Order: sequence, then structure tokens, then C-alpha cells
Amino acid sequence: MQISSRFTLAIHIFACIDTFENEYKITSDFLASSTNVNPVIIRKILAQLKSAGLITVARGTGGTAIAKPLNEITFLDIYNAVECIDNGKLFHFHDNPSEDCPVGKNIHYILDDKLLSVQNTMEKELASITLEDVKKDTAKYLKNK
Amino acid sequence: MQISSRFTLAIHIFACIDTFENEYKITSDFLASSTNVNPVIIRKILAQLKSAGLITVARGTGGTAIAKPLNEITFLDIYNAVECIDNGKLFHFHDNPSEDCPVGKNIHYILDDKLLSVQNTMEKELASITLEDVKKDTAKYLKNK
DNA sequence: CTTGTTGTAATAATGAGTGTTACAATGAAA
DNA sequence: TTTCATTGTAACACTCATTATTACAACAAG
Repeated sequence: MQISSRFTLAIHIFACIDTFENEYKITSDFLASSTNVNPVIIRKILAQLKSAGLITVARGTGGTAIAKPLNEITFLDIYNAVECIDNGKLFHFHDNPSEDCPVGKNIHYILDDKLLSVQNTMEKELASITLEDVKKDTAKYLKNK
Repeated sequence: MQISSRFTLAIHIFACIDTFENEYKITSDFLASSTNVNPVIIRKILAQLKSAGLITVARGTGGTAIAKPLNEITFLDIYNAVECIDNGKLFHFHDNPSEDCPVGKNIHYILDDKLLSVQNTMEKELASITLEDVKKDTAKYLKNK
């Protein structure tokens, strides 16, 4: 199973806000048409990003803004904000390995640290990329319109 | 979304084969009772591991064996064998970003390399862990029965 | 040819993800 | 204070992957 598109959507949203905030009011409808995703889905993601303190959303009047400097928002922050994985574990483990089998009884002791090391490695890489990096590439590609 | 339990199941299966192959015939029913997962699911995973050349399965008579030295089978081999992710991409991308929006039009150019770098980092870590490592820990924990 | 097992099809149940409609709550501006 | 665009959120539907389950033909060894 792949990691939910909420993650790429969220980054797309940040790129839009940063690019267009001086030009347009950034509403869920605006973001919906850039991403081609339903505005209610956008609002749910905005709510998650807001809970995480990454953006502000104006009720009533509408409009979204980024709450922190771009170099202080990492992909990991966004990944965690939009809850891409259940209970914080990247790998889904089968539920009830047998207590009667020596291997089944110990499989979690055997595997958990190895799975966690993979997950930590991945999250460290996510933490090394920031929205500042996205901004740079966005600027580069938008030059050619 | 989490990565399918087929992955942890497959590793559990290898641990069982290695631990019990001299003691029992390793059938899908045997593995089903250690993992507490339906035997048909086990057979599907066995078929995938077999296609990848990681194990042999005896038709008719039954029984499974590991096809290579344990230190030559990495977590990445297993991960790829059981097809945990669609079309080889870890991150699901929203389908049709707008061609009319400068950001939407370029979002793949902006993001794809960054997502790939995260995926590559994770796969490199998966490749660094082998079934030999699992065997060591299994032996350690099975001592205490 | 009997027996236990694999390979596989068919079907169902569950759960996540996403789309969609609808509407109350909000807050700025008229 | 009324209007109006927008957010927040509930409710429901649809699709898809995962996992469970039953059933049975194909198979290989005794």
C-alpha cells in the first residue's frame, strides 16, 4: 500500500500558498482547482495542517497563510500532520501471532527493532527536506512558466 | 496507510522455515498456525516468494525450503517480492493536478526527485538487513524458549 | 489409487481513501 | 444588522486493497 496522497497534496498546497498569496486569496476552492481534488478534502487537510501549527486559516472571511518560515517546515512535519500512517507505525504487523509457537511468541522481539530502524531512517530523510527546498525548485520551474 | 502485513508475514515465514525445517515439514497449514493467518493467504505469499527465487515449494508432497544462504536474502528482496507498494512508488500522488495552474503543471518536476530520494533511502536501509540478522535474534530469544 | 498438499478461483467482509452534497457557524464588509 | 463568501463538519456513497474463507482440480509420493 502506498502512503496517502494527502502528503503530496499538502506539499502542493504549501507551494500554492507561497506562490500565490500576494496575488490571490487562497481558499479551499482555489486549492481544489490547482490540485484537482475536492474542496472538502482540501479543507480536511488544511484542518490537519492547522492543528499542527503549520498554517493559519481564516474562518468566515477565508484565506490561508503559512505560519512559520519555510526552512522550519520539514517534510516530516507535514507527513506527521496529515497522519499518513496508523498509530505511528509504518509497517503493518499481523495481529495475533501464535503464543504456542516459539517463533510466533517472539516475533515481535525479533522484528520490532529492525522495522523501527527502517522507519527512523526514512523519517530522518523526510526531516532533511524543507519547504525552502520546494520553494527553490518551484521558482526554477515557474520561470519557464 | 501502512505497508502490508505481507511483509512481516513473509519474514515470520522465513524465521519458521529456518527454525523448524529439520523438525517438521513446513506446510501452509503449519505456517498458518504460527502466524495465525489463513493458509490460503500464506500460500499466496509463498507463491510470491517462490517467483522471486527466494524459496522452493514442493507441489503434491508439500513442504517449503529457503533457496539461498540467509545472508544473501535482504529485507528489500522480501519487500519487493511481496509487492508491498503499487507500481514501485512509495508515495501516492494525486492524479490530475491542473495543467492551467503553474504550480499544478510543474508539481511533479518539483517533487518527484525529493520523494524518490526518501524512497531510495528507505530501500537502502531495507537492503542492509538480512535474514542472517533475523536468525541471530531468533536464536537469542528462543534460548529462553 | 490413496492421501496430503499446493495452486487458484470465487466470494465476502472489512476498512481506508476519496468524492460529494448539504448546511450551520463565522467574520468581514456593506 | 444584514449580506455574503468561506470554513468546519456531518453524512453518505463509491472504489479499491486487504484479508478471510470455501471449494476443488492438479500434483507427487508412497
